[in-house]
Amino acid sequence: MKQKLSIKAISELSKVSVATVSRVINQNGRFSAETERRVKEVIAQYGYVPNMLARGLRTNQLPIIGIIVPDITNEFFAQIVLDMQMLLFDHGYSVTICNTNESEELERMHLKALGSHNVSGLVYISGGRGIEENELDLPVVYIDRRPKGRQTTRSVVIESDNEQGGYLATNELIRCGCRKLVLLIDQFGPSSRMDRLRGYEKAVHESALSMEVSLVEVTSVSYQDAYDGIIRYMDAGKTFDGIACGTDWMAIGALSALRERGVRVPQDVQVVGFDDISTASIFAIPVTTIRQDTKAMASLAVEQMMKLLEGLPVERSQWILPVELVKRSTTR
Amino acid sequence: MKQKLSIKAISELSKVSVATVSRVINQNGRFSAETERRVKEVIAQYGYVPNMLARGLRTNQLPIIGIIVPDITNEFFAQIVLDMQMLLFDHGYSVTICNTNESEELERMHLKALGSHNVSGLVYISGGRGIEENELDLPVVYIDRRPKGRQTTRSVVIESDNEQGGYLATNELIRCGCRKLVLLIDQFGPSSRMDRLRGYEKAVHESALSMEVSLVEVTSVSYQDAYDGIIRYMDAGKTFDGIACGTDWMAIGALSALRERGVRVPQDVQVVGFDDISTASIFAIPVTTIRQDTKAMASLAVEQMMKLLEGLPVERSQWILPVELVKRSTTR
DNA sequence: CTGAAAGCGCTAACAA
DNA sequence: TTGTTAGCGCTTTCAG
Repeated sequence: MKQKLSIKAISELSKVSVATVSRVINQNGRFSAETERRVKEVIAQYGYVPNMLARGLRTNQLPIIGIIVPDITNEFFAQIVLDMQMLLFDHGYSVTICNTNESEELERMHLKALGSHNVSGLVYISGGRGIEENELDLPVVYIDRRPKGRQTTRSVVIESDNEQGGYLATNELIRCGCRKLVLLIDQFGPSSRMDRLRGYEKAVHESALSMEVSLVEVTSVSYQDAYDGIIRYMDAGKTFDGIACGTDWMAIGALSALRERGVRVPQDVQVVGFDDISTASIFAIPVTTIRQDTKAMASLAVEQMMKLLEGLPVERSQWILPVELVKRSTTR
Repeated sequence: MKQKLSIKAISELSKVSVATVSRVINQNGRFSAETERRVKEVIAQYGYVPNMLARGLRTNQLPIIGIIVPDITNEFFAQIVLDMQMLLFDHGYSVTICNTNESEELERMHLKALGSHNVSGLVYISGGRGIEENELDLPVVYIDRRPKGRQTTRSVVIESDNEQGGYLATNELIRCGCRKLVLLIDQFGPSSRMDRLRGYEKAVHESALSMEVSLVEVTSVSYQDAYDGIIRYMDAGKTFDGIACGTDWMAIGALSALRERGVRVPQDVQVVGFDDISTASIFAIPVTTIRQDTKAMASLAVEQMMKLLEGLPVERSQWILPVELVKRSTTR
C-alpha cells in the first residue's frame, strides 16, 4: 500500500527542515524562491498530503463544516446541502452532515460530536434550538431559521423573505377569488413558518374583503400529515375555497386529500405551496407555489461562512432573500 | 466560553494518571472499580469530551465514515444516506458526504481529502470508478454498484437484485399486453443498470412471444433527459406500447413526454419505473415500479462496515437484496 | 532565510 | 492496578 509520507520525510527528501516545509505548505513565514521550488517539487513528486489530524491538533481546528439539518431526504434541504458541499469543497472544506430528525436530543449529541472533532464552523438549516451563546465558540450560519436566544457574535442568519412569501401566496388565493382560506402549517413552527403566517395575515388584512381564515395545524411538514389533516378537516364538515400551505409536500398532501374527496382543483378549492421542489412542478396538477432561491442561499451561506472563518467583518448579520410566486395550475 | 478540558485536567481532578483516565475512557487495560467510579464521576461532572483529533493522530483514524454519492438530491440516495447516518451515529461514527456529480475528477479529489482526514471507512453509493487496490487501505462498502477492478479484500458489495428487478418490470409489461418495448436507460450505465438490462432481456426471451425491443439511451437519469429522449424518439416516428425505465425519475420524464404528445397511459403505452421514490406514488398517474429496499441496504451496509472496521470476517463479500414489483396505474 | 525544539491531547509500551 | 514517558505529524516560537 502507498505509504503515507510525513512532513519529516519531505524535509529530508528536499534537504530542508520540517519547519521550512511547513512554511512552504502554508505559505507563511519567509523562504527563498529556490527552497520553495525544491520543496514543492518533492511534494508533487511523492504526492504528499498533509495529515489534517496533526495540523488540527495544533491549530485546534479541522477544515470541516458541520451541517445540521432536520432531514436530508427533503429535497429543499438536500438542494442547499448539495450546493454548499460543492462550494465549500472548492474552499478546501469538507462537510459532515447531521440529521436531527427534529429531535433536540439528537441535535445536542451531534453538537457534542462536532465539538470533539474541532470542526471550523456550523451551518444550521431550519429547526432545532440553535446554538447558545458560549456553548461552542464557532462561526455559525443559520439558514431558514433564526436562533431562539440572542444571536451570537460570530453568526449570520440567512432566510428567504418568508413574510413576503406568505403574503404572495395568500394574495394569489384572494386575487383568484378565494374567500374562505385555510392556512395549513405544522405546529412545530420555527421562525420561518411564523413569518409566513404574518404574511398570510397581512394579505388578508390588506384585501379589506370579508374573509374567513382558519388555521389547520399538523404534526409535521410531511405529505401524510397534511393529507390526514385536510381529510380530518373536511370530515369535520368544514368548508373552504383556498389553502395556503407551509411547504410543497404539504400542498401535495392536501391536493391528494381533495382529490380523494372529489373536490376539484382549482375550480372548488385553490392551493398554493411553498419552496418549489421539483415534485411540485410535475404533480398531477402542477402546484402553484412560492419559490425559494436555494442556490442563492447556499452560495451566500458559504460566502458568509468564509468571512466568519477568516475573522473578517460581515456586512450584515441577517440576510433576507427574495422569493417569487410560481403560478401553475392549482390556482386560477 | 466553556473551556475544553484535556485528559490531563481530568487526571488531576480525579487524582490518577492520564494513562488511567485513558484506560477508563477506552475500557481497556485494568483499573479498580473505585478508580473507574471516580474518574467517570469527574468526567460526567465536567462534561469532558475527548479530543478526537489527538486520539486520531495516535490511532491513525477518526470515527468518521466517508460517503461518496453522485447526487444527494436524488431521493433514492438521500434515503440511504439518511438511514446510514443515523445508524452510524449510534455506533459513534460521524459521516462526511461527498457529492461527485458523477465526475471522476471530483471523486479523486474527495478521496484525497478523505485520506488526509484519516477516515475509518468508505461507502460508495452508485457510480464512480471505485477505489483501486492499494490506493487507500480502508474498509469499503459499495452500494448499488460493483467496483470495476478486482474487489479489494476489505470490501463488501451490496446491491438490489437488479436483474430480477429488470425481469419483473419487463414481465409486467409483457403480461399486460405490451409487444413493442422501449428500454429507457442512461448511457453511463454502472453495473446495476447493466444487470437490469439482462433482466429485461431474460423476460423477453422467456416470453417466447414475438417481441420488438429497442433501447433508448439518454445522457443521465434525470427527468429532463428522459423527457427529451422519449419526445425525440416519438418524433422520429417510432412506435411502441411499453417503456421499462432505469429509474422513477426517468419514468416520470417519459410519462410527461407521453402526455405532451397526447398518448394515453396505460391504454396506449404502459410504463414501469425503478426505485419507488415517493414522487412515483403521487405522480399524475401513480407509477408502477420496482421497489428497492433502501432501509435494508442502509442497515446491512452499516452492519457490514462495522465488521470490516473491527476486522471481523464478513459472511460474504456480495449481497443481493430482493426487490418487489409495486403495481400502480401505469400498467393495466 | 532557516533550523531546533517545544508541545497540541492522546494512547500504548514499559516500569513499578 | 497504576504511573511515567515516548511519540503520532504538525505548527510555531525562538535562535541563529
